[in-house]
Amino acid sequence: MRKGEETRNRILDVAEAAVLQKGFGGTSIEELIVETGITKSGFFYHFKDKNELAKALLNRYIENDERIYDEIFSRARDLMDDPLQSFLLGLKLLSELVADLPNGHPGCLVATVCYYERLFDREIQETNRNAVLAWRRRFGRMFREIMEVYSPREPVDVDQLADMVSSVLEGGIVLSKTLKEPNTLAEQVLMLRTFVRMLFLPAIESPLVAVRHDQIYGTVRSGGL
Amino acid sequence: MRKGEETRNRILDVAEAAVLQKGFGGTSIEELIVETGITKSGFFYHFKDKNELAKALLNRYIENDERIYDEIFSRARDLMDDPLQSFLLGLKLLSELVADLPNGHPGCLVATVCYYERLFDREIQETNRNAVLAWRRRFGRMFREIMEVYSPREPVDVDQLADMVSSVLEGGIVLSKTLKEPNTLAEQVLMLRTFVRMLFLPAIESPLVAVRHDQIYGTVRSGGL
DNA sequence: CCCCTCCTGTACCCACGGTACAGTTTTCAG
DNA sequence: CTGAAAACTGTACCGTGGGTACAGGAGGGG
Repeated sequence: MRKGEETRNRILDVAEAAVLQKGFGGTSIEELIVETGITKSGFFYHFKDKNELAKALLNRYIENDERIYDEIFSRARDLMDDPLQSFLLGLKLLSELVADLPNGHPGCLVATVCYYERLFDREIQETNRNAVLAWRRRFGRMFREIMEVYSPREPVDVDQLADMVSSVLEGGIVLSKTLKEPNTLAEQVLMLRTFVRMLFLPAIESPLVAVRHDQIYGTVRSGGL
Repeated sequence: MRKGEETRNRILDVAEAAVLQKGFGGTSIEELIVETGITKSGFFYHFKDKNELAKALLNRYIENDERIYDEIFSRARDLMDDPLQSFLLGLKLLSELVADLPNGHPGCLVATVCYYERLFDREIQETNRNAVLAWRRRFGRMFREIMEVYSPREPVDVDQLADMVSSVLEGGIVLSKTLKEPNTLAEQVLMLRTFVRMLFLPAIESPLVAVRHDQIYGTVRSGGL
């Protein structure tokens, strides 16, 4: 029971790294069993086929992803009371986290599945879709909280704004991987942060606007983190 | 000569659609020759192996991509003299273009290659890298032109700002494909447009800032396109 | 007329996904 | 300690797909 779980996780670890580098089609079961140190029969004991492996891989990835976001943004929430400042801090922490990855971000399995979809069953595609929808809900919730305190400088749809976070992350990963520039992703997260700050905060170098903002919402910290 | 070129292009058409849906590893040469209506020998007459196919596919895709950007932004440049207004119009045109795609955006080959890299030779990876660098130069050039006339509300790095365009496009495609919501990509492009406008233009609902801006740069159209 | 481009046909090899199933070791609960 | 379930190993086999190797044929231009 315990042992089986451990082997299964080892297979998933090896598979995840391989899939993110070569895609599902480019990853052979053969190489997975060699690197994991088990036999083919052993592999098929844990996963009845490649589709099952993909399913487990994707679910594990999404769970882990959610956990990371939970940690970062709840940490930011503990440090900052204001929803906007807390979100901006969260993005800062996120950018630091991806900047500290030794070989750059390995890639996002959601994107991998997205570019491989037709070969998987509907269940996997639904899982993937729900993962993106969960991001939308998560960031949407945070933006709604922010909008209870701040009003955006320009009219924006909350869901689209929430999707912007996912877009920049997914796009940033693609750029970072393609350019082989690990810090590009972190920079993009900070650009997104600039966008969000600009959308909700008065310009830092314009006292004129700051005053106007204060008149409406009261004094808020205008400095960045 | 003429005939061969045509067959070659037909293979590339079929291959492009298949690869964007299933990835390179998930696309078999078998299915390509069936759909193209040629034999296996015929296929290998045109491409000595799958890597060669990928190379041709990627080069053609990038060329076409560049052509589309050239058209859109030169068209926008013809209609608007101001570099910022012209860029904003370009993004609007781009969002309309992707919104009009019947089945949504089919996917970006650059991203597909990015998530398959290790199985291709260095040449393809370099081609891919150069494509992203070309985007950076293209949009960077446009932002530099804008910055000769407007100064950004917040300090930003031009290259990072240029990369933001690529990020949002790549990320928007992933979201759109995964959610099976074709308009998500168009919405993300418009969100990016909001970002750029907000970065360089005074808030539309704030006459105070508009006045301040006018004092510096003279009267500009403040309404959006 | 011949040569070159653009294919078709056939035959074959190996890697990989997957199945089947018999047997063996490990683990852990009673 | 024991026995049954869990966690494997080993072997053999099949179909598909990537790729090679040629031999040969249609069709058009000089």
